[in-house]
Amino acid sequence: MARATIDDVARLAGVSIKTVSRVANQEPNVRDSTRVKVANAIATLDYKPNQSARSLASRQSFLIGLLYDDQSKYEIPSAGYVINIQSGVMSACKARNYDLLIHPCTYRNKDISKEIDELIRHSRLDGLVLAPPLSDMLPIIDAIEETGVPLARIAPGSNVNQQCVVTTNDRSACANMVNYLVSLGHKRIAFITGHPDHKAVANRYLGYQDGLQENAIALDTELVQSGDNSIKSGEKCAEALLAGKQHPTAIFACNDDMAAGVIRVAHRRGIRVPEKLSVVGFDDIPLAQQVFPALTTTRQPLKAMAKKATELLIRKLRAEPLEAAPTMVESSLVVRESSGKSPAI
Amino acid sequence: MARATIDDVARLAGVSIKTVSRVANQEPNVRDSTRVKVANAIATLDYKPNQSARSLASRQSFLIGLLYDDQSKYEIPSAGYVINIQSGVMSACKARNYDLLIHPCTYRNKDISKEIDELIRHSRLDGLVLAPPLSDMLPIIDAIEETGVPLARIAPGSNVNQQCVVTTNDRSACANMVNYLVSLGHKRIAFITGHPDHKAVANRYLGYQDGLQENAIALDTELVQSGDNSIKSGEKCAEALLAGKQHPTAIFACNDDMAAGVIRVAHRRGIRVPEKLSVVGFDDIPLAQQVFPALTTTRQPLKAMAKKATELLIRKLRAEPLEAAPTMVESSLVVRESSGKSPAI
DNA sequence: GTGAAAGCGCTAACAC
DNA sequence: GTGTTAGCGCTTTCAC
Repeated sequence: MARATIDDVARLAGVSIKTVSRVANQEPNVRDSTRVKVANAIATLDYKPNQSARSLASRQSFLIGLLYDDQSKYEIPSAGYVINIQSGVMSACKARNYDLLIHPCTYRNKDISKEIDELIRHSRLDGLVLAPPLSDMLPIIDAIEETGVPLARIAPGSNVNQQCVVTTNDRSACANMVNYLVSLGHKRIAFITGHPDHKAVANRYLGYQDGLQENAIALDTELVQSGDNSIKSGEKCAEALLAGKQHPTAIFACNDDMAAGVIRVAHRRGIRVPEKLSVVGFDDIPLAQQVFPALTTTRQPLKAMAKKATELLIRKLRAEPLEAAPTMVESSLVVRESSGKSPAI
Repeated sequence: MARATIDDVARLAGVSIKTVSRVANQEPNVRDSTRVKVANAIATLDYKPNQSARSLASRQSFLIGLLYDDQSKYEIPSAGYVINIQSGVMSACKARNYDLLIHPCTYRNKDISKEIDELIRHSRLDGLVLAPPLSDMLPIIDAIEETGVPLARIAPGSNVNQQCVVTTNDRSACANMVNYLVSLGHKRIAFITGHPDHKAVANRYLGYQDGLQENAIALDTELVQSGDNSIKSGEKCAEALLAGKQHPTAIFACNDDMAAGVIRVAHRRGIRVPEKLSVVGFDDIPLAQQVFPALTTTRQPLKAMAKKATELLIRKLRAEPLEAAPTMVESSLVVRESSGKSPAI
């Protein structure tokens, strides 16, 4: 059976197609009795507007793009991170009848600006959501703004004073994690920093320093190692930190993947976690509960942030009023098995 | 600057819009010199066809949907599995200029057929790719076929004799895994079965039995536990298998998530892997390399399967010739750290 | 409040 | 080989 069109509905309801259009799009200026008549006809015919025709006439696609870093090519498999973001963006899209187009990309490409331009023009996106670490990268943001397509950003570490930006309290949450470790008696608390391109994780290092300061512990740069967010780099940093005799009693990795790497090394070296070494991460990706012992971490409400960012974007697309200030969603401590009292030294 | 339309190109090239259309769509019946003239005009104006207009006129959307089980709601976080499939489908879509719409859903919903129907009609999909375990479920397959939208299925466990189906050698790969374990001296090899709705994993149990038989080992049902593919269930089954004095020397979980659960339990009980217990999984999701010790497993080429299935689907959409027989992509053993010689008993 | 007319930018069908 | 003519099914504009 051929799909019903707006003409069929108009004929059945005894009105013009314009009136059907008004009802279908919930526009004002329709008498209630008319609205009901049309709604009935729509239901009877099981009418669904043809999106292509709608798009052509209204110059909107009702498509939103989600751009994120394609880590799979680099064997940095943080799939849980991506899935969470997708899920948040998707739920906001569904609520407003937009469809979601995902677009993994590698920001390391020289041609990334061109790629984004082609994406937007080919897929006729109405708006774009940017996941970390892309949400921080000026060349990418500029390329998008040049096309004129509205943009929302999830958890950028900087350039935050804009509309359609959702952030979290990375810094204070990390200070809080240090407080927690100190409360367990730890004094020698090591830190593993993240990938330099990922600005948000830079804030985490500041938070670590805040925490030390609050507890009057001097920053010991010997206890700070530079990772790149991957498990492998977590292992490398852990090897360095655990090589000496007097190793730290706690290691705070600024994401969960690296913390998982630390745990692998602890196992390999026969260092019991948490009895001899506390290990904590950040993000609370699924992996945090899959390793043994399960990771104490800070839960970053990625899904909620992604959803909120997408909602803001859609409001912008619809020219609905928008709060000017950036939105914040709180991260909070999750204690599991990998942290415990500091061993006597 | 307003985007160039087909009329602009036609004017600049001095031809009719139909000729431009022919060139843009790589249709035959255009003289080479004309083709070049038009191609130049397209390049000069940076012309990109308006997809909405194309869709409306040709009654195609150039959109492909990917349907998979939304595990996140059930805290069965097998994100790596989903990402792999997305990635394969996406690469096939890109190669043929289709866009991908992802659609997580929960097959446990009573209204799943209606949901699928609405999805197809709302998002005007040209075709649909079904990931496991949905690729096995008759009510879902029927609902899609009723809409008339072409369908491709990834790794179904049954009803395989159709076009647009890509499978792997689950069964023989599992027999092979048993052979490998036997070659290490293992005799008491336990097995953890998967979720009953997931047909493909049922084949894995058959393969396990094949492997035992090939090695003249009797099936001991005490060594077989029923899981549901989740880490938690892997833990539960492992507790049961490792409770007794005379526990098995190897545990073969029919997916990696459950194998990760087994490893967690082994750690908790102080059973050294692989010295005292070999643990092996199936799938080779990213998690396999993230746990300690890294999992010996069978690599299921999910991404390749997803890509192949999508290619078949697109060929069907384009009415291009299609091999009749189902396609097979081989799975193969990956030895890592979690398997070793059987301990002396 | 409602409707008539005019496109949106393409492709399909057919003529030349 | 190439062009002409009609739409595809909506929204927009503006008249009433």
